[in-house]
Amino acid sequence: MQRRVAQRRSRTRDDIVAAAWRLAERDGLVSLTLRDLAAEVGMRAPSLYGYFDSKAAIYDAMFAQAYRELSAVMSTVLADPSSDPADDPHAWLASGVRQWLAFCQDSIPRYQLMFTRVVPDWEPSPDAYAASIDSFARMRDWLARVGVSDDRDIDLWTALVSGLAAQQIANEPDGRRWVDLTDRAAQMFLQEIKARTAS
Amino acid sequence: MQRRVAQRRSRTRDDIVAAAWRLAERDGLVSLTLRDLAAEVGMRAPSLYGYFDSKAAIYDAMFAQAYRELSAVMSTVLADPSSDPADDPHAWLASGVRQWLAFCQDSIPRYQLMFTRVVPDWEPSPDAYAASIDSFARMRDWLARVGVSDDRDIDLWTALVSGLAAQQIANEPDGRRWVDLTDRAAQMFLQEIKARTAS
DNA sequence: GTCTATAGACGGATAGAC
DNA sequence: GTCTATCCGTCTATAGAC
Repeated sequence: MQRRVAQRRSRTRDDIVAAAWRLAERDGLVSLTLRDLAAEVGMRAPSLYGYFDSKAAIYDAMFAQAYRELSAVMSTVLADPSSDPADDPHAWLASGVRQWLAFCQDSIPRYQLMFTRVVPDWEPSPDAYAASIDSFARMRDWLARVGVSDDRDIDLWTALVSGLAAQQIANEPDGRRWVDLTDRAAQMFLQEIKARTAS
Repeated sequence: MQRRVAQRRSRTRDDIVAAAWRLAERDGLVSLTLRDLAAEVGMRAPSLYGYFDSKAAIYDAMFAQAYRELSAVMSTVLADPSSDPADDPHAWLASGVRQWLAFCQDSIPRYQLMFTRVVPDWEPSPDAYAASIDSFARMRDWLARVGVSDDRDIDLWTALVSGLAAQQIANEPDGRRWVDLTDRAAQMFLQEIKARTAS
């Protein structure tokens, strides 16, 4: 019996988080309020406290879920059988970047919550933060497949791809102007690494 | 006599904007309130309306001032006699980037106001926006000095350098981890451009 | 030109009835 | 578990006295 209660409670929590994403999409991540959120799931604001301790806890749940989604995307990228990193590193890299950029563009509020600090007075709890560590580790694995494992190289890489995403989303959220530079960016990066190890 | 009045009014406006920067530095850009700001200049909140029409107008003034400061920095970069772009394009580029990154790191609130959208429900007025256009034009001039004038090339460049700044400020606001990649980034970019025009 | 007083709105969170 | 009622705080902006 306890089981049943816990399950329903967990489902309602999921419903609330899903509703929160809908509202974030509609009104903006920062404009999310407990009153609106409660109305979206057919409740009144105080009832939400039966499922979350605070508004920050809701952002935490959204943050953790977002990183689990990213980890899932990265799993498929890592397991992609149509591309062999050893055979064509450039195609491997570019394909992964394109999927990551698509993930970012797919939801601006999600992008903001994961990668920027737009929510005032909130930062992920240690618990929620752990999910992001995992996805970062997957990115390292993915880069290692093309022989990139040096910390400085990875820093250069993160600057490059996060710059592409930031520019694309800031200037042209639904466009492809920076996304279409993915091939050039990947090639440029690999050339630099190659030239480096050669010398 | 009218002149005197206008001058003092203009000075008080400047004082208010300077106080706003101090508070943004102390409490965060988003936490700026009219009460705090008025107190910082020895007034009460309503008195500010004698100098600015709204809080948004104050952000506008800060925004425009920030871009004027950046334009000033870029002027000195462009006029630097110790570096000749034709002679050593890489040194020219890297030096400029380092100065731009130093400008960004010098004030995080200023960086946020200029390059991110952290302030809810505010965007620069067309008037304030004009100042940012000017500084973008200067960046184009500066890149043109090393033969980079194609729009796609410039997009790749902005992604690269804005990524460096974003990563540095997000992960290590006072550090140099990404700043120290400036040389590599500039070299990498120039190599890519060269390889491109060669083929 | 600056003040006091306050309008008017919105927000997170809590108490306690049912 | 959900509700109503409400606390308590925040903020921008305006009205009107001095």
